[in-house]
Amino acid sequence: MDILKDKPGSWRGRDSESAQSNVVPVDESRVNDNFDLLNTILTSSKLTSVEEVFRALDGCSISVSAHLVNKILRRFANDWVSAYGFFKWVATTQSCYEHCSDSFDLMVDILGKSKQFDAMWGLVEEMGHEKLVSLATMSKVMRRLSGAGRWKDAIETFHKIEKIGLEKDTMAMNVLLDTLCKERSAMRARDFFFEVRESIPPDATTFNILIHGWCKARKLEEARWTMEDMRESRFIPCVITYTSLIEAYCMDKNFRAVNATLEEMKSNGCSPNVITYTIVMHSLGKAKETQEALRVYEMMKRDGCVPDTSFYNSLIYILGSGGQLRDALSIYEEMHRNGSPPNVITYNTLISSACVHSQEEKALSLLLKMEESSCKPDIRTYSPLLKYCCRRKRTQLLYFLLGDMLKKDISIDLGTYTLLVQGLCRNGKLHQSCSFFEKMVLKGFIPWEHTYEMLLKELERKKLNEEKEIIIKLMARAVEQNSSGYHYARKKNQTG
DNA sequence: ATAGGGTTAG
Repeated sequence: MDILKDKPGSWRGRDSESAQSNVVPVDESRVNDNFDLLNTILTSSKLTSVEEVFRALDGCSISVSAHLVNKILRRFANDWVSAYGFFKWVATTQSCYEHCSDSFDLMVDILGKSKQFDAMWGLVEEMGHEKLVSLATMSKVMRRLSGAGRWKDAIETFHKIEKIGLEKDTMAMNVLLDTLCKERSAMRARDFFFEVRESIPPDATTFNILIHGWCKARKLEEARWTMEDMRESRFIPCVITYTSLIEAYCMDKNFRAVNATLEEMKSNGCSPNVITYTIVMHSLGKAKETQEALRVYEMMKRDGCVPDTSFYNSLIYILGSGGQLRDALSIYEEMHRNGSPPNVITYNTLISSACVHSQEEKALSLLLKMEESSCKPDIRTYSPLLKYCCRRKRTQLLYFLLGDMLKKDISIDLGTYTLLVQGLCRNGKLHQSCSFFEKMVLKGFIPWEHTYEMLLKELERKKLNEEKEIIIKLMARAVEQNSSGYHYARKKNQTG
């Protein structure tokens, strides 16, 4: 392994590919066994410090691979204590194993996401000693700093990257601009860009990032102005540029401007693509302009633009929410035939629509189809089903589904707990409702004010005073937990 | 992560 560390001509070695080929071929079944074991240890007890994780893993004799490490890190992406404890444990106890650069990058991202910035910087420094810091690493650092509202720190980080051996070039600048825009600060991105554009030459991507940032911030005048700047700098607006603008007009439901922009791009020799059409069609569908939306579908076919899975998903959503479940299902069949296979979103959309229309058998048969086609369900697959069960008082089915979720390791989020507590409360299942309220508090979630009041009111009406007192105490406890910062309601947020 | 998808509550 050591020979890889200072590979000549490559200051950043040790990616998981070379690491794997250098050790032993990956044995899938062993990776799975070890994953299950580690997963159990790291999940079973409440681990609140890195030391506790070390103790929990003590005596655990397994050989790790980069593949396994990354799998565990991804599994515990929302639980930095377990992830970081495990990461450190591997580094200190596995004498013939060294973390590869992408494991480091993943760990940096997890720490940044949980706002553990001291630990994050410590890790980056450690990586620096081994020459493992890349632009990918620093992108994660800048993105997480921006995400925490530390825009100044993100910009400072950019100015410091030369000390780490990275270049302050166009690519690095684009990364910072994108993180600033994506974290809701197009203005800071613009100011930064004006400061550095004399020393770092922008490219077309630079302008597209800024234009997209303005569009998302609903500052269309700024977006148009930036497009002029782009032209003056001798870059030609492309399909991405126009699609950003079209999306912004869609958000305003300004379909006149959408059509004008479609014409504008075409007359500039730029054709809309499947993404452009998806955005327009979806937004018409949401505005209940179903006929207009379907016209976009026709237009796209006429233009010879090929639909993909995402496009079909939108179409299914529009048909389903318009009550045309049958048509939605025939689109689903069509997807199998022409090379855009359904994915988890396709199924979720169809199941949700079937539930809304109380087509229980259809919904359950789709769930079964997912299993058959090894498409992994997620929490969004189940929440419409659970909601349906509450609404139609299908208690047995409800518990069957909850058990099924448990088996598949799908944990219930705040939104789903809310749906259960409120749904059961509304339909007279007060004791079950209380029990889910208790579970959500014990999991560290803070119930919405609305949920709490709804439940209290109903308990009062039924004169269930004992239960009422318990709920009041639980709510106080949830609020207390929050203010002491011990537990947080976890934001759903994917690692990327 | 230079552009697109579904979802709670009211």
